[in-house]
Amino acid sequence: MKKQISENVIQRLPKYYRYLKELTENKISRVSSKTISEALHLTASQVRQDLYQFGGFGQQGYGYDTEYLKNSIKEILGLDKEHNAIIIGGGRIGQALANYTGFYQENVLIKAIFDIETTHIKGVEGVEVYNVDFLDEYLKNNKIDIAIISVQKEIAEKTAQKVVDLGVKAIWNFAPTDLYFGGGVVCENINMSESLIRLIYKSRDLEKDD
Amino acid sequence: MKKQISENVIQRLPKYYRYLKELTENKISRVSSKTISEALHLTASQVRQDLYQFGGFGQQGYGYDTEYLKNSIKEILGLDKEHNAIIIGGGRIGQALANYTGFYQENVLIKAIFDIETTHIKGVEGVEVYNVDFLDEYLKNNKIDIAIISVQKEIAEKTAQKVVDLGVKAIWNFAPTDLYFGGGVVCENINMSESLIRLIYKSRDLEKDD
DNA sequence: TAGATTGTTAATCGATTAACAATC
DNA sequence: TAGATTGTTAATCGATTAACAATC
Repeated sequence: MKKQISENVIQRLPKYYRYLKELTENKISRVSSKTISEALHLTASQVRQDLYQFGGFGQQGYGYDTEYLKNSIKEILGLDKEHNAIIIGGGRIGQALANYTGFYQENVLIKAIFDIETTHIKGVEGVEVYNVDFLDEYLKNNKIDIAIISVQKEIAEKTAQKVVDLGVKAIWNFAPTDLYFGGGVVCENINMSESLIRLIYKSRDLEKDD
Repeated sequence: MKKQISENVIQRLPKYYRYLKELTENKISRVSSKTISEALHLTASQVRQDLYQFGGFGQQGYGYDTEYLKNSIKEILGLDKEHNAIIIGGGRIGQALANYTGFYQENVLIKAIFDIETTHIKGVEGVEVYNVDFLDEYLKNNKIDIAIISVQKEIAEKTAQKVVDLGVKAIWNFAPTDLYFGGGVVCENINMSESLIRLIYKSRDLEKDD
């Protein structure tokens, strides 16, 4: 059993990946932990410590080869494999996600979008539109890795539990309520409302302290 | 100068608030740190420690009065005051945000949405639609607390810097690149792409460890 | 070789957890 | 009063930072 990677490191991993992608796109072939740390507002120690947990991908006296480090992190993250996703909830957020083409970059394919009412959902290239009644059958016949929950708050938990019961192992939740799963099911909550509240708190804090 | 509140505590504050709102809506007038901790997947010690940092709002032997605690946290967060916001970028995300009525709950009013091309933006009740050319003038004549950045990645930083230069102190960033500001300007990044990558990493991790 | 910069261990710092007196 | 549960201090744990030998 390998060492557990802390939540803080997991938080930073995609940032390294994003930055490395930027560097390789700009044909920069070499980078130091110091440069990385400055770009991401971390410390150089932290960067080296983080990468060291996965084995260390640099060379003493030289730094890191951007292409090699990028590909190593890509593999660590699991982005080298394709992942199939469906969206449940065809409201504004659900449709925005269905339309966003950027997920393709991470090898994530949005296969279908489900709602109780499908007529209002504008067709999107390559994304099938189904009534949510068809969800059970769909999940039995298709290998889906990720379910994106963009239904209203009240039915978010029930909806997520349903897809989990049908075998989905990863939940990406956009409903304004946090979901928790155990037993081999992972979940990421994008809670915009909480983020907005934190922003207000921090800005309020400034007013008082300055 | 009062004690600095750690990022971890700030992360949890909105969750307390959300849960307390739920309790008061359900007419539950009393709650213990143990019950709170179980609902939010924390420890009771942590809950008490967190609340203690702001002074402690409970009673020994009794617990916390939900209404009183909710209102106390609301005030700590700054949600008792109105905040005016504008959206820059009228793409799918920008429009989804403009249409979302839930922000009103946190006393945040979306006043206007700006884009380089306004004809495609569907009118939303109470949200004015402007060409981005009008941004300077608008910000000079209106007190705006929060700028919501939902433009494409490439121009996110420039756009944010512009509104900061025009006096906005809080940035809520939805572009898939992290923004950092100093000097009394706060920022919250909602980076969906990073969240998705973390989800994939965690689900991948399961496959390997089990 | 001299300079740079990592890998890796050790020291420090801060957050979480534990404990219990206070008190409702 | 007895039981419950907070406020608050102390102990523990884990994450960050510092340091430097290894080595390119």
